[in-house]
Amino acid sequence: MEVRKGSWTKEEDQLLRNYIEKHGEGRWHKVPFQAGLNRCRKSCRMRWLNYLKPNIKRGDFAEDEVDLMIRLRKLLGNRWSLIAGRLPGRTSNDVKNYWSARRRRNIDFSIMKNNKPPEITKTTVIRPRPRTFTKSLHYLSSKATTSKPIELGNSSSSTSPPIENGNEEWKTLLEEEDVLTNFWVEDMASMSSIDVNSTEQGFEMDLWHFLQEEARQ
DNA sequence: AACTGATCCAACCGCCTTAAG
DNA sequence: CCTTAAGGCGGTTGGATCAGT
Repeated sequence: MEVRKGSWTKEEDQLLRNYIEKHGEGRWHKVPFQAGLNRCRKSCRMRWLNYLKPNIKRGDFAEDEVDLMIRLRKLLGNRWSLIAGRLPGRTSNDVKNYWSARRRRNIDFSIMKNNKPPEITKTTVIRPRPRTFTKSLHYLSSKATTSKPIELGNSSSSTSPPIENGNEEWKTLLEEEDVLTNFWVEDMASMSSIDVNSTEQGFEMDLWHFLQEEARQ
């Protein structure tokens, strides 16, 4: 039997909501069957995370949210889920949609912020990194620096960023965005000698550890 | 009122990573 | 090791809505 596609009905939303309230998030492969939904697991997960989850914020982005988004985007590249993780109530889909909408309209954020024409510069994207490291990770196999999992945005680990203060912590860190970005790019360039975009070539310091190192100095 | 182009945003798709067998 | 299933992510699509003519 074909799974349903397209917009969700109120009934489907309610079924999913009921299921999550009863069983909690996760085990998405079981959700469609157990909730009585004729949807694929991904569709259920997407619907919950982007629409039904209780703390989701709707409406326009506030100025400080946009500001933070710009800084995080500059620092992290298109890591929408990470960026959204620092914007309470916003989903990665929201952030992604917001950003691409602005890009389509060809509005440069520097104009919004500074009333200056955009500078044409080469964008250096810091490549995505896995959220956790394992020994089997191919690019660590030759030069492992840590055997502990590193988790971005998880306060449970002693090596993870303190996120009790949420955005404030990051805002403070990002005050130094230019310094950080320049340092980071230079550091990456020196590590890989040519291609700063290549994760394979040993970019091993994650955001938090990098910031920790910075803080110590 | 009717048409059209622009914009928004929910949803889909394909790919990657990880864990388990 | 290899395979497979599941979770998760970013890019893209397309229908709905809005704004201008």
